[in-house]
Amino acid sequence: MTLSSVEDILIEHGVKPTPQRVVIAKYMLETHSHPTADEVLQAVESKLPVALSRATVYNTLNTLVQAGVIREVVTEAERTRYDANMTEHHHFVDVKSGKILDIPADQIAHLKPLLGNNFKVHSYQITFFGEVKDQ
Amino acid sequence: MTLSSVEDILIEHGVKPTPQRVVIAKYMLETHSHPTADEVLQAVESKLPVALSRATVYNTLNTLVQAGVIREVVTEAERTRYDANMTEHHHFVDVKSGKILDIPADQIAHLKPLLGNNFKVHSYQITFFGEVKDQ
DNA sequence: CTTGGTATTTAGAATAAGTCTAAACCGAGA
DNA sequence: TCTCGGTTTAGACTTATTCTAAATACCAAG
Repeated sequence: MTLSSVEDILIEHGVKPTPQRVVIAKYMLETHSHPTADEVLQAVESKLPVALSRATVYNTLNTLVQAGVIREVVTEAERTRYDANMTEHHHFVDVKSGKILDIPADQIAHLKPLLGNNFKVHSYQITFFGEVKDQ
Repeated sequence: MTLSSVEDILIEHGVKPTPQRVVIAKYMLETHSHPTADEVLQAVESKLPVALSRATVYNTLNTLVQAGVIREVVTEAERTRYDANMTEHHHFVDVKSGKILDIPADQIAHLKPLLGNNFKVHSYQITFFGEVKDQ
């Protein structure tokens, strides 16, 4: 993927292609891992002639998320919440109210009729025991 | 729910029922919200004759999770990861390796055959737009 | 009862991801 | 060239959670 094609992608998404944004976006579009902001910083800082600030990495990643170029993946808890409901169920967070809704696991196939708009399916937590098979 | 029945539950799960643990477990088993550790502290500290430390709340909640009395619900990011894959898909985290596996959304119904043991279905992220309907 | 040992609780320090701030910088137009 | 808005920067700040080391409570054996 060339630098200028990454620039084109940024422009298409309404993001001004600064050198910092271009190298970060290029890295994000090429990698198939799910890097943290710090991992992005490590991977990308050598690609720039100037020092790259941690704040710029966060700013840029947030900009790219807002522009729809990349997506956030929540993997660990900042604010862990706890739940005494031990049945298999999903958690859905209303983007507007923050309210958490429990959905029994067997309803996963019938989700959309339960929901209106502006609703983010946030967390699907069931614990299986075992290992990933090779694909 | 009586204090002594909460004690019984703790004992059944192999947890020594200290006063702090009993009031925290009682609150967790009675509430249907998804409180944070701080919210638990606020709700529970007046129920004890002595001061309740924040560390004790965290210790106790972790103890209850380990014992299988309650479960963690991840709602916000501590370590946000980013992903350029914008197709609808799920994220599964291998508990052992930490490796994240993408699963296309249409495979949700056929999950278990893909997985072995020791595998935690961690995050299911699809954005719908709309609002929660009253239930 | 004592004593001793282990588990628990405590206050406060430490950690770490992410945001904020204020100054410096840059590039496009007048 | 000058100016202005947007961008980047270093470092301070915030906040959830964990760590630490001391104090306390509890139980078992003498």
